[in-house]
Amino acid sequence: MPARLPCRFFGRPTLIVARELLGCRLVRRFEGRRVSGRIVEAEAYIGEGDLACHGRFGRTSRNAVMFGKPGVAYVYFTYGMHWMFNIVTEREGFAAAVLIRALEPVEGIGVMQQRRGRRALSALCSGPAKLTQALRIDKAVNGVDLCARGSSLWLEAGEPLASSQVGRSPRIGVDFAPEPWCSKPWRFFIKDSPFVSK
DNA sequence: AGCACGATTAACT
DNA sequence: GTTAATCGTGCTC
Repeated sequence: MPARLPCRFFGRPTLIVARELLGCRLVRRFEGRRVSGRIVEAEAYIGEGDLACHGRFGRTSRNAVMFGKPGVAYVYFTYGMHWMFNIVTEREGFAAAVLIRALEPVEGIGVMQQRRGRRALSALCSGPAKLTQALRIDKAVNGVDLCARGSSLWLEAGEPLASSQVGRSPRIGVDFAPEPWCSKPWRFFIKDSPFVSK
């Protein structure tokens, strides 16, 4: 079984971490099963100066995890019904994280189909709220150390991707932020993957 | 205590 | 293309 990505992987510049997470495997264990997918889309949110980042108004009880240790899950609730999964990056005290936006389903596809109420593989994890539903990620996961032995959620290294396979674009859903923050090309995705968000 | 809003999705026309 | 769903959080009173 591949090793978990260690804390030092996440304690680096967020753009590097977001780029290198492409191709890695996000693994969830529940009810004794492995449910996992390959990361095909991720976005960087970088510090209190990034006016699209939840850290932009300083520390609150909601975003406190983002200011903490790298390699910890930051999970928040939005639109009255959706959970979003992020991984904290950089150093303690600096509010930064990578939002995981889409996965290519790999293991536990039956479980994902059941949880999503959808059959098509491309409908299971092709969006940030879809993948949390498929992997049963919610409030209970907020603050969990993804690098710790025994946690029920973690990351494993994948095949390295050539830079020609990696696309970049502005982040999705941050039109509320002023320039230049709404236009920063801080979204990374695998080109030609049918599993990126729509 | 009340209120506006959101790093979205699915189901519409 | 549009819109309803739905509620925790952070802010104001």
